[in-house]
Amino acid sequence: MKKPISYDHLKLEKKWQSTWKKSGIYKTTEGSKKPKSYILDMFPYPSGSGLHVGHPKGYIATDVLARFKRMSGFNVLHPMGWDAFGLPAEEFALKNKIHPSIAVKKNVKRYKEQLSVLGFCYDWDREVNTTDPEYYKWTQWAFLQMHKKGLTFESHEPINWCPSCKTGLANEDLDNGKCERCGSIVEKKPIRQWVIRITDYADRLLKDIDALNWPNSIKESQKNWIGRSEGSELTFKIKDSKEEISVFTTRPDTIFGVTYVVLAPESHLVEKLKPQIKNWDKVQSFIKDVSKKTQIERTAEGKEKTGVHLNGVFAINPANNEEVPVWIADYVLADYGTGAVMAVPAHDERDFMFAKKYNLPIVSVIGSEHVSDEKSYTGGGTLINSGKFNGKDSESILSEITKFCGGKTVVRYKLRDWVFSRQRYWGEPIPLVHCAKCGVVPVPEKELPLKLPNVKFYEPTGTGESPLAAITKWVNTKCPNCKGNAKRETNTMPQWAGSCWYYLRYMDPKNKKMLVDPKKEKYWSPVDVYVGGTEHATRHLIYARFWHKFLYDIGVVSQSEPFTQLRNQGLIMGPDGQKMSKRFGNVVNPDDIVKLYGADTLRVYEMFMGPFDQAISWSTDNMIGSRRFIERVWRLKNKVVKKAELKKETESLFHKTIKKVGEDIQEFSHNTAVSSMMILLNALEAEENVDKDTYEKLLLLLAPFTPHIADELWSQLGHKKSIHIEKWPLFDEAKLVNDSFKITIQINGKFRGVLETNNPEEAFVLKAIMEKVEIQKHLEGKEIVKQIYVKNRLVNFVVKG
RNA sequence: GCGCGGGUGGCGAAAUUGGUAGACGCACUACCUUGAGGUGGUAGCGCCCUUACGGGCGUGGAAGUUCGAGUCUUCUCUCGCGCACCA
Repeated sequence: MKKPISYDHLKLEKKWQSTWKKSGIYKTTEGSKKPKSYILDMFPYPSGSGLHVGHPKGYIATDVLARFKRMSGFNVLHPMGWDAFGLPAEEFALKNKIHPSIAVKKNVKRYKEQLSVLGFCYDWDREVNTTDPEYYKWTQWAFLQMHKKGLTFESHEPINWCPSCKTGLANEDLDNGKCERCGSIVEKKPIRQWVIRITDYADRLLKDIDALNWPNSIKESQKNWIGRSEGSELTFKIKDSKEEISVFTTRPDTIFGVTYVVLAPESHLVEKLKPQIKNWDKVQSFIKDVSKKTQIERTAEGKEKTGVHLNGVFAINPANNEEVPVWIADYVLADYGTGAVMAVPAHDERDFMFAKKYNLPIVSVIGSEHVSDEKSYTGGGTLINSGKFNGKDSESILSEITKFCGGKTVVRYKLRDWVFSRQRYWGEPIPLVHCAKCGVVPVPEKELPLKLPNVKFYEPTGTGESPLAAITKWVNTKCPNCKGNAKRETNTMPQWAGSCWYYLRYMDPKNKKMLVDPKKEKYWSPVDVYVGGTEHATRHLIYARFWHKFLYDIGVVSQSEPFTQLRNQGLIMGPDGQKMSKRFGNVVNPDDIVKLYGADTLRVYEMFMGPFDQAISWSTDNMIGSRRFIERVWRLKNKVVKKAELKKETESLFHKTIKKVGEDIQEFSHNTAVSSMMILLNALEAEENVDKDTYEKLLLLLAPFTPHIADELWSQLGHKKSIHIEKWPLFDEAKLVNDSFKITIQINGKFRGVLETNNPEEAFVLKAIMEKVEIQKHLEGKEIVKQIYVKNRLVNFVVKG
């Protein structure tokens, strides 16, 4: 590799980093009268393997923005911290036989070093760490507030269990039936757990999405995840029984087409119907079979649905009092809707396949022509076979039929309540106490933080009990209520808990009395720009919104949404086009790149590579262009004189560039911001001389992107103060327009030439064009049917012949 | 299956929002510079025909709207992502 010639980036960058540290220019001030700008990265999970070159992409973009905003007169909050509880840290610790608390400290140190060489302008005084008791005290506090409000409950229902991670998981932690973290196939297992009623917030989480300035894809993902559907709850009485089956349907209009009713195999109703069920043995063995299957097996067997008829049980259709058979089948989910469906095989694909398989009747109630022997019809139309509703339009009759059947209109969500307990060591202890006399009693707030006991052995047990359960000294406690003997809750919180509110802690990191001072919260909230990866679309970003809304409801925060604007960085792939990962051996370490070309070059390159939100392969070879750019800025200094007159076009270009760079930074269009600076540089290089003022402004434009070299050249020009506390340059509106125009000449839409003029009058322009020889050539012997003149821009002659 | 986002030179990509497609950068070619080099500079660089002048074609494909389409409309192919038996 070639050695840099113009400047020694290693020495220079180190020098400026320590200068900034000493002068403290990046410290955020409180009580400022300036407008605020809160620019935030999703804080990293400090894993053992350190940063690769893809991680800083988002950090660079926010750093550029933060620097730009600071120069533009904003009071900027741009902090960094660590999301350090959870499985990865614990697994790393187990593997390397060091305690997670030590491993986290080590990893944080390494991350911090790696970040520090990139020249970010974080205010490290506000650093937070979710594993710090002074931090998780407030995570626990928030949980207790939820508990108080009845937003938590203890459940023994079967949940997702990862046999390899040995813990229960939330719905959000699954990826196609597999553990999102380790890829193991998840089982259903009944274990005692704490659950948060996030579904109580489903409607608000959904409604408020529209107003957010977020990428469309993330908004759609969340909408999809929350999965609202409007429908009806209808009740089917059971013949000769006081039990009844309540079903949820979005198609009450098809009720006359019901030919059977299906319960989920897990339904508690099945047990209650036992006396009536004549084939109980068969039913029971089916239920057992299904329960043994994992979610993957249940869905992978594909669309092949299985079920068993509950012999002797009949449900009564509320619409026509018809008796229909009752089945249990694996295609009905226990935890959605009511866990039971009315089956209308004529107008539902799944019911149709099931009916075909088990020879159940298919009754068409919409149009007569739609349903065939091969296919159901799921659209709308005119009702038939539907008693007094015959002839009506199916889509406009939903609520009328619901009423007719004695049902009610309801809204259902796909979102499930948040399984909040983990049977693992490395997480926030859930601050509850179990007392034989008083039941579940919260740990008094003044006793928070409830510290995670520091122990030697913390391997997961796999029994459904947390390893904390074995620490008798910690578990055995007194009931805060009756002072009798009691036991602590031993489950810990999921990894996502700590990241639900950290952005609030940055506002007020040292507050011991409350989660956040309302005055500070009011000033800094909400986060103006939040940047991170798309992988958080339906996990962190839903949990955090929920958590925030809860805090809003109890008056802790002043806004109902935490993140006004969200931006996702695209992945940087390995040079081989695969995802950068140790597994593929294609990891590029930023430390090596900094050594080779310097942080400034890395920053420019990552911003210049392509659109911010797009995935692009890394190429160390391509970086040379960014390095050359910086070198040429350095060398341009040789042309700087006190006073010099720039060409008119160069001057105009200069003002356009100031405008564009500022706009592009805010729109995360960094690649075009960099390219416009390159264009400007090309023009300045073509000048005889460049005046000092112009050169200084160029440095100001560069400062957010290349903070080290900008400050170096700035100081070489004789400035005593850092360039980073200077004002962003202003552009002159009047200089944006050129005084001559290049007018495109087209004939029949084809480009035939250019007219350069400073007189935009139509008559003049047309005349001047007609005088051009190369144009006359094309018009000769032809009739001009029409001429279009777009002022200052284009002329098009439509000709015939 | 449903939802979202893409397809532009050898490569990463731009395109004043309907007005000269390929800016900027990488790679490549030629020449100059340097004692030497993955240095610096100048010029060239979408494809095809032409020594040249010049011309034709060209933004996944087909059609449409328009004086004019990468941009708008319809259909279609294809790639990526998210959700997925959600009744």
